[in-house]
Amino acid sequence: MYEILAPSPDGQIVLRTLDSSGLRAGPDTTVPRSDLPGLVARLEASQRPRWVWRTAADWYPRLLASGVTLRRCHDLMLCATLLTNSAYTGAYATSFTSSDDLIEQPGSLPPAAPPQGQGSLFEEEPVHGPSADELERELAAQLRSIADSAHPGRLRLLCAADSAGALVAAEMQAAGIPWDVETHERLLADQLGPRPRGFERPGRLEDKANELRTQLGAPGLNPDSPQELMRALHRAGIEARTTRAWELREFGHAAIPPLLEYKKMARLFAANGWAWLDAWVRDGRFRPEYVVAGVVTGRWASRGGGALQIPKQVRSAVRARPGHKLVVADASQLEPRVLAALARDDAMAAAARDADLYAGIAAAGFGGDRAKAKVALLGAIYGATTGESGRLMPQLTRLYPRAVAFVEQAARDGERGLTVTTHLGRSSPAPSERWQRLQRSTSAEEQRRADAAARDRGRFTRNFVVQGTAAEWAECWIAELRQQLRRLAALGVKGELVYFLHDEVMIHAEEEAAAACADAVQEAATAAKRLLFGDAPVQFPVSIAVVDSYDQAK
DNA sequence: CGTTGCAGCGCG
DNA sequence: AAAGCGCGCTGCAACG
Repeated sequence: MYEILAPSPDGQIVLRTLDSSGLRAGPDTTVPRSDLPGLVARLEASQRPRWVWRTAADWYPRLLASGVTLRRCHDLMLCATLLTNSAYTGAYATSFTSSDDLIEQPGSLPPAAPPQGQGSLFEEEPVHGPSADELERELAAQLRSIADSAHPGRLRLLCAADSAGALVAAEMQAAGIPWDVETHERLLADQLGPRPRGFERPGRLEDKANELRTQLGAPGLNPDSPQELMRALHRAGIEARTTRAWELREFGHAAIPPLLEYKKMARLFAANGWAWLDAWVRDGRFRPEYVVAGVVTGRWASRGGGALQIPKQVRSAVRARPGHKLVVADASQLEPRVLAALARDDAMAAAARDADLYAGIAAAGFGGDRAKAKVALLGAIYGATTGESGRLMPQLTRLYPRAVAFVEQAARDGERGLTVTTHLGRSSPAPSERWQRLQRSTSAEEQRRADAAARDRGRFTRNFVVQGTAAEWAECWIAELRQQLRRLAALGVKGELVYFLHDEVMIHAEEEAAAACADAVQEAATAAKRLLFGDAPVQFPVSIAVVDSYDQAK
């Protein structure tokens, strides 16, 4: 059963009930905005509908702030995007473009933490957007598109996964990552010195800059300027081509160690220093915004505070509240396992029966050399042509012809300008006009550039099928996990999802609930595998750590 | 002056 | 140890 949520012209809100095939199942209900949370909660409890909206952002943050959580939804915008591009669907036109939603005012402030509890937040700011009729029409078009597609089951699952993702994303933003400001500030003081008053560098960072200036004989140097730094390096006889840390490491000069240390410290100061704490952590929580399917491959992106790049350096500040634990889990070697399943490469799947896939593959054909097996496999997924990983490709091809052929096919398709598609049906974007023009060009110089562009695109599509399908597995994993945590919560066993990072999740759980949450993580992984790949002989083990702070995990 | 692109580094 | 994929954020440098 579907329940459409829409603004009505008179400033109230319309609810429209449809049956499971999308037909009207009764008269509309119109309610004042202030009554919405109560009504939604009642319907959720009695009917358990699939809520239909343009985008979760219109409704769910405010429902959450009123204390209402929902089981499932159909997010028309997310589904419109994937159905429009999917190679599984036929002609399908939608006006539900996501483009206008992506235009954000530059420099906009971080969203305030949703206030808790009382009153209806719908009173303050009305919902804008399509009417119930428009939403109903769009839903019908989407359901038809799915039913008429080459893989209705897969697309239904993908729509459900992205929609569940929209719910989890809003819930995680509302919950926030528990962040211990004191620990973070102590760590900053230890490494950088006391917080500076104005805009100058902190003491230890300035000391390090001076040490560097002395070593280079460049008293006025601003080490943050790549151009100045490059000139100073050259004057000191260091013939670096770039100022990248790993290239500089090769030089034996006495200025290099302080320079590398400076870069490390400067990065901490700029990216995750006091200003970051002020901007992004409130009431002991870091609340980033998650952008479901914000990456072409279907991975999530985030906005605000660099939530998907929390450096190892500061992870000790991610700390469970008193009486709580963090349950941190990650899927082991997710992408190679996805490749084995996608390519139906049973030999590779057999090697992956091992909890350590790389060790299994090393034993099967790399003389037990785990490092070699890893480099070879990642090279196949990323499209490495040179270096060690390029040299190992023939060996990998002999061992796992099906898996290698699968990614090679994706690469060839991309080079020819075709799109490629994940297991559940997310397709890569078509090549740009510019790219296609370049491919048609005739001059020798242009041909050279065209070949290079074709190879670039081949590497992209090669990786797309694997990264994208891995993202689907991971989204099904957290969707399943979310349902299990809701069931546990109903029994008084309390843990909430607070972080998701491609192949990793974090639950903030009451101490007594941690073990049950860990089990739920494992069961959700098994369920996700079954949803995507049925009984294919591939395993997706997860490693789980129950810890007090994030740095203690793995 | 504000905007845009790039280099560099963080994460998976 | 450092090539191949996908991102976000920062400060500097160049552009209009």
